[in-house]
Amino acid sequence: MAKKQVPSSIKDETLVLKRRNQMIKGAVTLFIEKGFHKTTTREIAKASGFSIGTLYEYIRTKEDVLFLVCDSIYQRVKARMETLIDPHEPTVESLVRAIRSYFQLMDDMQDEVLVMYQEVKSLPRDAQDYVLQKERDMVAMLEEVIKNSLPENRSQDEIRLIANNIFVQGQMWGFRRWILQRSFTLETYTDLQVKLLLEGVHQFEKEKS
Amino acid sequence: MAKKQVPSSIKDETLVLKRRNQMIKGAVTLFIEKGFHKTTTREIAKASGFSIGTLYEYIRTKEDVLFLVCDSIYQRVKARMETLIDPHEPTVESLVRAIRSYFQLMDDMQDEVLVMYQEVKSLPRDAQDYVLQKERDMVAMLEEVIKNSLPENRSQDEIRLIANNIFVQGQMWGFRRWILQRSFTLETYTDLQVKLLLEGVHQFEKEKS
Amino acid sequence: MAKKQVPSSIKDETLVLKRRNQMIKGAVTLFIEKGFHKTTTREIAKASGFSIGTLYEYIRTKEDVLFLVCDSIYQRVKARMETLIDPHEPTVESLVRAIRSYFQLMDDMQDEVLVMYQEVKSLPRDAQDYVLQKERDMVAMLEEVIKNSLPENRSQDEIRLIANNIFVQGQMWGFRRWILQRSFTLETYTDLQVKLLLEGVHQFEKEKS
Amino acid sequence: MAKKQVPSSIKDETLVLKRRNQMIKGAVTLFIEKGFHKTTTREIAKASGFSIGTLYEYIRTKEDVLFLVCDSIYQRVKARMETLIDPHEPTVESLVRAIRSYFQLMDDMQDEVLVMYQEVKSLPRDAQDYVLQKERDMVAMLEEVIKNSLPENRSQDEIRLIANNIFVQGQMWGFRRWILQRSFTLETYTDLQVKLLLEGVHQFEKEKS
DNA sequence: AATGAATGAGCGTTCATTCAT
DNA sequence: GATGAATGAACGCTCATTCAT
Repeated sequence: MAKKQVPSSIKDETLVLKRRNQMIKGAVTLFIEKGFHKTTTREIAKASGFSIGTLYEYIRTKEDVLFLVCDSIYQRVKARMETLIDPHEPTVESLVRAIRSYFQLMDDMQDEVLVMYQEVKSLPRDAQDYVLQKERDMVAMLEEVIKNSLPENRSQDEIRLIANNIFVQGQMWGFRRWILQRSFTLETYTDLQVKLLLEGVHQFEKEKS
Repeated sequence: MAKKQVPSSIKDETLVLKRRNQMIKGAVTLFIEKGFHKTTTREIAKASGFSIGTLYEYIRTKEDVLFLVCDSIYQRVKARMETLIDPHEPTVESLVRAIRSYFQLMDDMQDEVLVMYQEVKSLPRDAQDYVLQKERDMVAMLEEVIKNSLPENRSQDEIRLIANNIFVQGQMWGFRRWILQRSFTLETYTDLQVKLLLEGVHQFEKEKS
Repeated sequence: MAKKQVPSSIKDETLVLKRRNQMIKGAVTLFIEKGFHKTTTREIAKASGFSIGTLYEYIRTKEDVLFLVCDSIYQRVKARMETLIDPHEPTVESLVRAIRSYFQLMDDMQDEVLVMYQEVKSLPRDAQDYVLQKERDMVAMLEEVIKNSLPENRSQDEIRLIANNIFVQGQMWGFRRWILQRSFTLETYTDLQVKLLLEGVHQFEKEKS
Repeated sequence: MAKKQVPSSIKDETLVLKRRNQMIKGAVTLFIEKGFHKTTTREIAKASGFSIGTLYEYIRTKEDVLFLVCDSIYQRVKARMETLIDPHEPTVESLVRAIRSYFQLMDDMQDEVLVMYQEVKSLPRDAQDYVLQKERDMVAMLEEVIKNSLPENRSQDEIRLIANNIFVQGQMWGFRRWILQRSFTLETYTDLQVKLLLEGVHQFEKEKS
């Protein structure tokens, strides 16, 4: 899918980029704080450091702001995810390291991820598809790591499911924080998830016998 | 936490129950379709089969409708979860059966669970707490099943995390449907999750060695 | 002007009277507290001790309640004013006594008089006329007292103006209470007003000379 | 008491002033005609010559309009009252002249004064206090005139009461117009009030004897 | 005669968007 | 390119009034 474009009436592209970054920075805080629907365009403009009129020079609708925000979050997540893949060391250890880094990333970006989860459905259909694709891309990255790290007798489906599980477990650290972060630190959470992933729950029984 | 009450100006309590059920039924469809914020109170009234004035005889604010909807969903989920617990057979098989039933339930109530996920944050603070508690209750139910089904050398934390994993894996079948339901049926999804849960990913390697 | 009628669908006239008295009693308190417009018919019904449906058996519109209240206040005021006229003693002393009694009456009915002042304009035209006539009647009563108490060389106009002055001075004790009742008690207020009425402000100068 | 502020979201202060004047002009007519409660914000906007959206750029609530109207009336009254004080001629004649001017002013502003009398109670508490203070200020101005115009053997209380009487007599020319303006012209009303004020009603008796 | 559930016109207010300057 | 005053459709909610029971 080609990059979805948000048109602007301003010609100078570097200016567009600069203004939109201001905008995203201002908006993301507001969305985290009060959600997309309860944030007004005036507030976004103010938090971005320019007037409501200027805001509308760089976007067409309020939904564009949401899209820009979501896109920016995904881009940042994806960029960091790319660093955590280590293609030269296809061992279980490198998978574990990738999981650790990914969970750390999800911890760092808890608020952003939460916003995305709760607000994507406010995006217009095409933007939702675009965002969905981004997510698929990221899961695919995890799939790649898994495929390289585990013995080859895994089915495509199994790898996909493991990737999805890891992906969601990272996110749930953020969006179920009120439940999980009572019982775990990021470290104990990570350790235990890794252990469960590798060994399953049957292991002990077998070891016992 | 005591049951949160939504006051009504109508005295006949059975009527209140009846009308609220109409309301919930109408509202849930709308919320699924277009989200809470884009649904108007007039639409809710119409979908419920009465006038806007009548709607407001049974609630105080639009948020009350959301709360009623969320509460109703949780109640239905919880009621069905209670049936899937089998205290007489504390074996791994009974855990597996519970997971199957729970995933089936999440499949049946995909839309409702999705709505809840995306709209709880629109609830007022106290209602959010109430709903969060309900969720904790349900996770606790899963913890109970797990504790009874597995050998006793599990730590409290481990059990809690497994419960949370299962809980979220059930939900993700619904809210990641666009990704998962491309590759899996409910049955293959369940089978694979159960296998991963029980055996982990290391198993094969060990078996190989 | 004939007595304005408020129709009721109830036949039993003594019941109508009884219910309306309940209604007036309840409504007047509410009107004093929060004004006519901010009082709802439901509140009136509740304060009257019956249901909203019953309320509407005894009146046609909310304005009818206001009229009933105003009429009742005027009737009570008029009834008490009739007792303060002493036709047998046409002296200045009897005028002074009448003023004292009237000011006392206005003190007793401060709240009611205030309500009337602020809400008559919410009455329909014909009811306003009716109430205005009541007021004219009461001024006429004062005029009568004055005419009988003062030497005969007073013009009709002078008597009318004095009557109006006394009338308004009584009312202003209530509706300017936040200003007057800081500086005066009812007694000092009355004494001073009587003195000013009788002597004017020139007196002293003349006495000095 | 500091000047109560009504905030506006418009930055250009001269524009705020201009728009608010349009608003006050439009609203005062409507309030005179049908009262504050029966006037809708849309009517106010229309009468002011702008849209409902624009109206709300210059006020926060409908009550703000009422406050602006009341404040404007008081300001105009006060401004004119300041011109009628003649500090260089502390004689009875200057008091009489002040009364004449004040009654003339009350005649000119009958409708406005009537509105204020009937609607202040719809103002929020703090605005009521503010308006009450304005009234005290104006009474104080009359007190000043009286103190300077009469011999010095007047008590503070006596002066205050005379000031209040004059103040209310001016207002009653407007709010009792349906009664008074049948019998008097402004001139005959003024002459007679002045005569009563100066001489009292006893005078004649004494003169007779 | 009494009830109270139902109605819907109409209110005050908000806010995304536009466009003249 | 930037501004912010202006717009009005649309919202959540109220409440006087009706009428079946």
